[in-house]
Amino acid sequence: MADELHQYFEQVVLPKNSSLVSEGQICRHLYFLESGAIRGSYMLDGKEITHWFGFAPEFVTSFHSFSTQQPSVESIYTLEGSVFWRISKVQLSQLMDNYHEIERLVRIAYEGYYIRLEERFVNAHFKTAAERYRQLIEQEPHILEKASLGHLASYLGISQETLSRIRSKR
Amino acid sequence: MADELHQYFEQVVLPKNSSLVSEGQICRHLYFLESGAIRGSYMLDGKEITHWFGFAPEFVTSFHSFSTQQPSVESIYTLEGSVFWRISKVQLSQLMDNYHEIERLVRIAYEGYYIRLEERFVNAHFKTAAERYRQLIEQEPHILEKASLGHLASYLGISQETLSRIRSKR
DNA sequence: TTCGTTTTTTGACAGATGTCAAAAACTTCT
DNA sequence: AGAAGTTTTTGACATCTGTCAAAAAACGAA
Repeated sequence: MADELHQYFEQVVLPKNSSLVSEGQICRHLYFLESGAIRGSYMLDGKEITHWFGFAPEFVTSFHSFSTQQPSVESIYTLEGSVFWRISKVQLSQLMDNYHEIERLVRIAYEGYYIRLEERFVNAHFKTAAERYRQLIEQEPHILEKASLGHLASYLGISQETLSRIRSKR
Repeated sequence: MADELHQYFEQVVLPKNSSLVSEGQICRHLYFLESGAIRGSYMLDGKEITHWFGFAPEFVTSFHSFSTQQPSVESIYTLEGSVFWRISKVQLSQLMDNYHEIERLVRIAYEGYYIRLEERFVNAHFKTAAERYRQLIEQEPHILEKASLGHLASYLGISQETLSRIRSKR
Protein backbone atom coordinates (compact mmCIF):
# COMPACT_ATOMS: atom_id res chain seq x y z
CA MET A 1 0.00 0.00 0.00
CA ALA A 2 2.81 2.41 0.84
CA ASP A 3 4.09 2.01 -2.72
CA GLU A 4 0.73 2.77 -4.19
CA LEU A 5 0.32 5.80 -1.96
CA HIS A 6 3.52 7.29 -3.16
CA GLN A 7 2.61 7.27 -6.81
CA TYR A 8 -0.43 9.44 -6.18
CA PHE A 9 1.46 12.30 -4.61
CA GLU A 10 3.25 14.98 -6.54
CA GLN A 11 5.74 17.42 -5.10
CA VAL A 12 5.13 21.17 -5.30
CA VAL A 13 7.82 23.65 -4.28
CA LEU A 14 6.97 27.33 -3.88
CA PRO A 15 9.01 30.40 -2.91
CA LYS A 16 7.89 32.93 -0.34
CA ASN A 17 4.74 34.98 -1.03
CA SER A 18 3.44 32.85 -3.87
CA SER A 19 -0.08 31.57 -4.18
CA LEU A 20 -1.05 27.95 -3.78
CA VAL A 21 -4.78 28.40 -4.27
CA SER A 22 -6.47 31.44 -5.80
CA GLU A 23 -9.88 32.86 -5.06
CA GLY A 24 -12.41 31.98 -7.73
CA GLN A 25 -10.74 28.76 -8.79
CA ILE A 26 -11.88 25.30 -7.84
CA CYS A 27 -9.40 23.66 -5.51
CA ARG A 28 -8.87 20.12 -6.77
CA HIS A 29 -6.05 19.01 -4.50
CA LEU A 30 -5.29 18.19 -0.94
CA TYR A 31 -1.80 19.27 0.07
CA PHE A 32 0.55 17.89 2.62
CA LEU A 33 2.70 20.77 3.81
CA GLU A 34 6.06 19.14 4.41
CA SER A 35 8.00 22.27 5.26
CA GLY A 36 7.16 25.94 5.40
CA ALA A 37 4.17 28.02 6.45
CA ILE A 38 1.07 29.40 4.73
CA ARG A 39 -1.96 31.58 5.31
CA GLY A 40 -5.52 31.46 4.00
CA SER A 41 -7.22 34.77 3.27
CA TYR A 42 -10.21 36.31 1.59
CA MET A 43 -11.25 39.79 0.52
CA LEU A 44 -13.88 41.72 2.45
CA ASP A 45 -14.78 45.32 1.61
CA GLY A 46 -11.52 45.68 -0.27
CA LYS A 47 -9.47 44.43 2.66
CA GLU A 48 -7.59 41.20 2.87
CA ILE A 49 -8.55 39.07 5.85
CA THR A 50 -6.24 36.26 6.90
CA HIS A 51 -8.40 33.76 8.73
CA TRP A 52 -6.06 30.83 9.24
CA PHE A 53 -2.43 29.80 9.19
CA GLY A 54 -0.91 26.46 8.31
CA PHE A 55 2.42 25.12 9.52
CA ALA A 56 4.37 22.05 8.49
CA PRO A 57 3.76 19.25 8.93
CA GLU A 58 0.04 19.08 8.23
CA PHE A 59 -2.57 18.58 5.54
CA VAL A 60 -3.99 21.78 4.11
CA THR A 61 -6.29 22.88 1.34
CA SER A 62 -9.13 25.25 0.74
CA PHE A 63 -11.48 22.88 2.51
CA HIS A 64 -14.73 24.41 1.40
CA SER A 65 -13.76 24.40 -2.25
CA PHE A 66 -12.04 21.02 -2.09
CA SER A 67 -15.01 19.44 -0.40
CA THR A 68 -17.78 20.99 -2.49
CA GLN A 69 -15.82 21.59 -5.71
CA GLN A 70 -17.19 25.11 -5.85
CA PRO A 71 -14.93 28.06 -6.66
CA SER A 72 -12.83 28.99 -3.67
CA VAL A 73 -13.68 32.13 -1.73
CA GLU A 74 -10.25 32.14 -0.18
CA SER A 75 -6.70 32.26 -1.47
CA ILE A 76 -3.74 30.52 0.07
CA TYR A 77 -0.27 32.07 0.10
CA THR A 78 3.09 30.91 1.32
CA LEU A 79 4.60 32.85 4.21
CA GLU A 80 8.01 31.42 3.37
CA GLY A 81 9.53 28.94 0.94
CA SER A 82 7.45 25.78 1.27
CA VAL A 83 7.36 22.21 0.06
CA PHE A 84 4.06 20.42 -0.54
CA TRP A 85 2.97 16.97 -1.67
CA ARG A 86 -0.37 17.12 -3.38
CA ILE A 87 -2.98 14.55 -4.33
CA SER A 88 -6.06 15.21 -6.43
CA LYS A 89 -9.54 14.85 -5.04
CA VAL A 90 -10.31 12.14 -7.56
CA GLN A 91 -7.30 10.13 -6.57
CA LEU A 92 -7.92 10.61 -2.89
CA SER A 93 -11.47 9.37 -3.40
CA GLN A 94 -10.12 6.28 -5.12
CA LEU A 95 -7.75 5.66 -2.26
CA MET A 96 -10.54 6.07 0.26
CA ASP A 97 -12.66 3.64 -1.77
CA ASN A 98 -9.90 1.08 -1.90
CA TYR A 99 -8.58 1.37 1.61
CA HIS A 100 -10.76 1.59 4.68
CA GLU A 101 -7.61 2.61 6.48
CA ILE A 102 -7.24 5.76 4.37
CA GLU A 103 -10.87 6.67 4.84
CA ARG A 104 -10.23 6.38 8.55
CA LEU A 105 -7.20 8.66 8.45
CA VAL A 106 -9.23 11.29 6.66
CA ARG A 107 -12.11 10.90 9.08
CA ILE A 108 -9.80 11.36 12.02
CA ALA A 109 -8.15 14.33 10.35
CA TYR A 110 -11.48 16.05 9.84
CA GLU A 111 -12.46 15.29 13.41
CA GLY A 112 -9.29 17.00 14.58
CA TYR A 113 -9.74 19.99 12.32
CA TYR A 114 -13.30 20.38 13.52
CA ILE A 115 -12.30 20.35 17.15
CA ARG A 116 -9.55 22.88 16.56
CA LEU A 117 -11.84 25.24 14.73
CA GLU A 118 -14.47 24.91 17.42
CA GLU A 119 -11.96 25.84 20.07
CA ARG A 120 -10.87 28.85 18.12
CA PHE A 121 -14.44 29.86 17.55
CA VAL A 122 -15.31 29.68 21.22
CA ASN A 123 -12.15 31.55 22.18
CA ALA A 124 -12.94 34.36 19.78
CA HIS A 125 -16.59 34.63 20.68
CA PHE A 126 -16.77 36.77 23.78
CA LYS A 127 -13.24 37.80 24.51
CA THR A 128 -11.73 41.22 24.09
CA ALA A 129 -9.03 41.87 21.55
CA ALA A 130 -6.38 41.87 24.27
CA GLU A 131 -7.54 38.55 25.66
CA ARG A 132 -7.49 36.95 22.24
CA TYR A 133 -3.98 38.20 21.68
CA ARG A 134 -2.80 36.85 25.01
CA GLN A 135 -4.40 33.52 24.20
CA LEU A 136 -2.66 33.45 20.84
CA ILE A 137 0.69 33.96 22.52
CA GLU A 138 0.00 31.04 24.82
CA GLN A 139 -1.62 28.64 22.43
CA GLU A 140 -0.16 29.39 19.01
CA PRO A 141 3.13 31.19 19.58
CA HIS A 142 4.59 29.87 16.31
CA ILE A 143 2.19 32.14 14.45
CA LEU A 144 3.91 35.20 15.90
CA GLU A 145 7.17 34.27 14.27
CA LYS A 146 5.88 34.05 10.73
CA ALA A 147 2.96 36.43 10.42
CA SER A 148 3.03 40.17 9.87
CA LEU A 149 1.07 42.51 12.12
CA GLY A 150 -1.61 42.95 9.46
CA HIS A 151 -2.10 39.21 9.03
CA LEU A 152 -2.22 38.70 12.77
CA ALA A 153 -4.72 41.47 13.33
CA SER A 154 -7.19 40.11 10.81
CA TYR A 155 -6.66 36.61 12.19
CA LEU A 156 -7.66 37.94 15.61
CA GLY A 157 -10.55 39.88 14.12
CA ILE A 158 -9.27 43.35 14.99
CA SER A 159 -7.69 46.27 13.21
CA GLN A 160 -3.97 46.51 12.80
CA GLU A 161 -3.83 49.71 14.82
CA THR A 162 -5.62 48.14 17.77
CA LEU A 163 -3.24 45.21 17.75
CA SER A 164 -0.28 47.56 17.65
CA ARG A 165 -1.62 49.36 20.72
CA ILE A 166 -2.25 46.13 22.58
CA ARG A 167 1.32 45.13 21.92
CA SER A 168 2.84 48.39 23.10
CA LYS A 169 1.07 48.06 26.46
CA ARG A 170 3.41 45.39 27.80
CA MET B 1 -26.37 -4.52 8.31
CA ALA B 2 -29.50 -2.45 8.90
CA ASP B 3 -30.56 -4.99 11.54
CA GLU B 4 -27.28 -4.81 13.30
CA LEU B 5 -27.34 -1.03 13.23
CA HIS B 6 -30.65 -0.93 14.95
CA GLN B 7 -29.58 -2.93 17.94
CA TYR B 8 -26.89 -0.42 18.81
CA PHE B 9 -29.20 2.55 19.10
CA GLU B 10 -31.22 3.38 22.15
CA GLN B 11 -34.08 5.83 22.29
CA VAL B 12 -33.95 8.84 24.64
CA VAL B 13 -36.97 11.07 25.14
CA LEU B 14 -36.63 14.38 26.96
CA PRO B 15 -39.08 17.15 27.86
CA LYS B 16 -38.42 20.83 27.27
CA ASN B 17 -35.55 22.51 29.14
CA SER B 18 -33.84 19.33 30.25
CA SER B 19 -30.18 18.59 29.89
CA LEU B 20 -28.78 16.00 27.51
CA VAL B 21 -25.10 16.59 28.32
CA SER B 22 -23.76 18.38 31.38
CA GLU B 23 -20.59 20.41 31.71
CA GLY B 24 -17.87 18.50 33.50
CA GLN B 25 -19.05 15.08 32.44
CA ILE B 26 -17.52 12.95 29.71
CA CYS B 27 -19.87 12.65 26.78
CA ARG B 28 -19.88 9.01 25.73
CA HIS B 29 -22.65 9.04 23.15
CA LEU B 30 -23.45 10.31 19.74
CA TYR B 31 -27.10 11.31 19.40
CA PHE B 32 -29.37 11.34 16.43
CA LEU B 33 -31.92 14.08 17.07
CA GLU B 34 -35.06 12.67 15.48
CA SER B 35 -37.43 15.43 16.54
CA GLY B 36 -37.08 18.59 18.59
CA ALA B 37 -34.44 21.26 19.03
CA ILE B 38 -31.47 21.80 21.33
CA ARG B 39 -28.77 24.28 22.22
CA GLY B 40 -25.16 23.93 23.34
CA SER B 41 -23.87 26.38 25.91
CA TYR B 42 -21.03 27.06 28.29
CA MET B 43 -20.40 29.40 31.20
CA LEU B 44 -18.11 32.41 30.82
CA ASP B 45 -17.66 34.96 33.61
CA GLY B 46 -20.84 33.73 35.22
CA LYS B 47 -22.86 34.14 32.04
CA GLU B 48 -24.32 31.39 29.95
CA ILE B 49 -23.23 31.52 26.32
CA THR B 50 -25.21 29.55 23.77
CA HIS B 51 -22.84 28.87 20.91
CA TRP B 52 -24.80 26.49 18.72
CA PHE B 53 -28.27 25.15 18.04
CA GLY B 54 -29.29 21.75 16.77
CA PHE B 55 -32.49 20.91 14.91
CA ALA B 56 -33.96 17.59 13.91
CA PRO B 57 -32.98 15.66 11.95
CA GLU B 58 -29.26 15.61 12.56
CA PHE B 59 -26.50 13.99 14.58
CA VAL B 60 -25.44 15.95 17.63
CA THR B 61 -23.17 15.55 20.60
CA SER B 62 -20.63 17.49 22.58
CA PHE B 63 -18.07 16.90 19.85
CA HIS B 64 -15.02 17.93 21.76
CA SER B 65 -15.81 15.70 24.70
CA PHE B 66 -17.07 12.83 22.56
CA SER B 67 -14.01 12.91 20.40
CA THR B 68 -11.37 13.33 23.09
CA GLN B 69 -13.24 11.70 26.00
CA GLN B 70 -12.33 14.65 28.18
CA PRO B 71 -14.91 16.28 30.46
CA SER B 72 -17.24 18.47 28.47
CA VAL B 73 -16.90 22.23 28.72
CA GLU B 74 -20.36 22.68 27.33
CA SER B 75 -23.83 21.57 28.32
CA ILE B 76 -26.62 20.65 25.96
CA TYR B 77 -30.26 21.48 26.70
CA THR B 78 -33.50 20.79 24.92
CA LEU B 79 -35.38 23.82 23.63
CA GLU B 80 -38.54 21.71 23.36
CA GLY B 81 -39.61 18.13 23.85
CA SER B 82 -37.16 16.05 21.84
CA VAL B 83 -36.53 12.47 20.77
CA PHE B 84 -33.01 11.11 20.35
CA TRP B 85 -31.44 7.82 19.33
CA ARG B 86 -28.07 7.38 20.94
CA ILE B 87 -25.11 5.11 20.33
CA SER B 88 -22.04 4.85 22.55
CA LYS B 89 -18.62 5.82 21.32
CA VAL B 90 -17.38 2.28 21.87
CA GLN B 91 -20.15 0.83 19.79
CA LEU B 92 -19.76 3.41 17.07
CA SER B 93 -16.05 2.60 16.92
CA GLN B 94 -16.93 -1.07 16.49
CA LEU B 95 -19.31 -0.24 13.69
CA MET B 96 -16.70 1.89 11.99
CA ASP B 97 -14.20 -0.95 12.33
CA ASN B 98 -16.59 -3.46 10.85
CA TYR B 99 -18.09 -1.39 8.10
CA HIS B 100 -16.09 0.84 5.82
CA GLU B 101 -19.42 2.28 4.80
CA ILE B 102 -20.10 3.58 8.31
CA GLU B 103 -16.65 5.05 8.60
CA ARG B 104 -17.40 6.87 5.37
CA LEU B 105 -20.69 8.24 6.65
CA VAL B 106 -18.96 9.60 9.71
CA ARG B 107 -16.16 11.07 7.62
CA ILE B 108 -18.64 12.83 5.38
CA ALA B 109 -20.59 14.04 8.39
CA TYR B 110 -17.49 15.58 9.94
CA GLU B 111 -16.58 17.14 6.62
CA GLY B 112 -20.00 18.78 6.51
CA TYR B 113 -19.84 19.96 10.10
CA TYR B 114 -16.42 21.43 9.49
CA ILE B 115 -17.58 23.36 6.44
CA ARG B 116 -20.61 24.70 8.27
CA LEU B 117 -18.58 25.86 11.22
CA GLU B 118 -16.04 27.48 8.94
CA GLU B 119 -18.77 29.42 7.19
CA ARG B 120 -20.15 30.59 10.47
CA PHE B 121 -16.73 31.56 11.67
CA VAL B 122 -16.01 33.63 8.58
CA ASN B 123 -19.42 35.25 8.72
CA ALA B 124 -18.91 36.28 12.31
CA HIS B 125 -15.37 37.46 11.92
CA PHE B 126 -15.58 41.01 10.65
CA LYS B 127 -19.26 41.80 10.51
CA THR B 128 -21.20 44.15 12.74
CA ALA B 129 -23.84 42.87 15.10
CA ALA B 130 -26.61 44.08 12.79
CA GLU B 131 -25.10 42.32 9.79
CA ARG B 132 -24.78 39.08 11.67
CA TYR B 133 -28.39 39.30 12.74
CA ARG B 134 -29.54 39.95 9.19
CA GLN B 135 -27.51 37.01 8.00
CA LEU B 136 -29.07 34.82 10.65
CA ILE B 137 -32.52 35.75 9.45
CA GLU B 138 -31.59 34.79 5.91
CA GLN B 139 -29.57 31.69 6.54
CA GLU B 140 -30.93 30.15 9.71
CA PRO B 141 -34.46 31.49 10.18
CA HIS B 142 -35.57 28.35 12.03
CA ILE B 143 -33.40 29.44 14.95
CA LEU B 144 -35.56 32.51 15.46
CA GLU B 145 -38.61 30.38 16.14
CA LYS B 146 -37.12 28.36 18.95
CA ALA B 147 -34.51 30.50 20.69
CA SER B 148 -35.04 33.20 23.28
CA LEU B 149 -33.50 36.63 22.86
CA GLY B 150 -30.80 35.82 25.36
CA HIS B 151 -29.79 32.62 23.58
CA LEU B 152 -29.79 34.37 20.24
CA ALA B 153 -27.70 37.26 21.46
CA SER B 154 -24.95 35.03 22.82
CA TYR B 155 -25.09 32.93 19.66
CA LEU B 156 -24.43 36.10 17.66
CA GLY B 157 -21.77 37.20 20.09
CA ILE B 158 -23.50 40.33 21.32
CA SER B 159 -25.36 41.47 24.41
CA GLN B 160 -29.05 40.93 24.76
CA GLU B 161 -29.68 44.65 24.93
CA THR B 162 -27.87 45.32 21.69
CA LEU B 163 -29.86 42.61 19.94
CA SER B 164 -33.08 44.05 21.29
CA ARG B 165 -32.13 47.46 19.86
CA ILE B 166 -31.19 46.02 16.49
CA ARG B 167 -34.56 44.35 16.34
CA SER B 168 -36.53 47.48 17.21
CA LYS B 169 -34.90 49.38 14.36
CA ARG B 170 -36.94 47.72 11.60
C1' DT C 1 25.33 52.74 2.38
C1' DT C 2 21.30 54.95 0.39
C1' DC C 3 16.92 55.26 -1.69
C1' DG C 4 12.37 53.56 -2.01
C1' DT C 5 8.94 50.53 -0.25
C1' DT C 6 6.56 48.21 3.23
C1' DT C 7 5.36 47.65 7.93
C1' DT C 8 4.44 49.43 12.40
C1' DT C 9 3.34 53.04 15.58
C1' DT C 10 0.98 57.11 17.16
C1' DG C 11 -2.73 60.68 17.47
C1' DA C 12 -7.43 62.49 17.18
C1' DC C 13 -11.94 61.46 16.85
C1' DA C 14 -16.49 59.15 15.98
C1' DG C 15 -19.40 55.33 16.48
C1' DA C 16 -20.68 50.81 18.06
C1' DT C 17 -21.35 47.99 21.85
C1' DG C 18 -21.33 46.56 26.80
C1' DT C 19 -22.94 47.42 31.49
C1' DC C 20 -26.04 48.54 35.00
C1' DA C 21 -30.55 49.60 36.35
C1' DA C 22 -35.34 49.96 35.91
C1' DA C 23 -39.68 49.71 33.42
C1' DA C 24 -42.69 47.19 30.42
C1' DA C 25 -44.47 43.15 28.24
C1' DC C 26 -45.26 38.51 28.24
C1' DT C 27 -45.90 33.55 30.49
C1' DT C 28 -47.34 30.31 33.51
C1' DC C 29 -49.74 28.48 37.13
C1' DT C 30 -53.33 28.52 40.50
C1' DA D 1 -58.50 36.91 36.55
C1' DG D 2 -54.41 37.65 39.54
C1' DA D 3 -49.82 36.80 41.34
C1' DA D 4 -45.23 35.57 40.54
C1' DG D 5 -41.75 34.81 37.57
C1' DT D 6 -39.41 35.40 33.23
C1' DT D 7 -38.22 37.77 29.11
C1' DT D 8 -37.76 41.92 26.51
C1' DT D 9 -37.28 46.79 26.06
C1' DT D 10 -35.52 51.28 27.21
C1' DG D 11 -32.31 54.81 29.14
C1' DA D 12 -27.84 56.72 30.61
C1' DC D 13 -23.24 56.35 30.38
C1' DA D 14 -18.43 54.55 29.87
C1' DT D 15 -15.26 52.24 27.03
C1' DC D 16 -13.51 49.64 23.45
C1' DT D 17 -12.48 49.55 18.78
C1' DG D 18 -12.35 51.29 13.98
C1' DT D 19 -11.10 54.90 10.76
C1' DC D 20 -8.32 58.25 8.75
C1' DA D 21 -4.03 60.46 8.50
C1' DA D 22 0.67 61.05 9.29
C1' DA D 23 5.10 59.96 11.42
C1' DA D 24 8.53 56.56 12.55
C1' DA D 25 10.80 52.33 11.96
C1' DA D 26 12.15 48.28 9.49
C1' DC D 27 13.28 46.06 5.35
C1' DG D 28 15.18 45.18 0.54
C1' DA D 29 17.41 46.11 -3.56
C1' DA D 30 20.93 48.38 -6.05
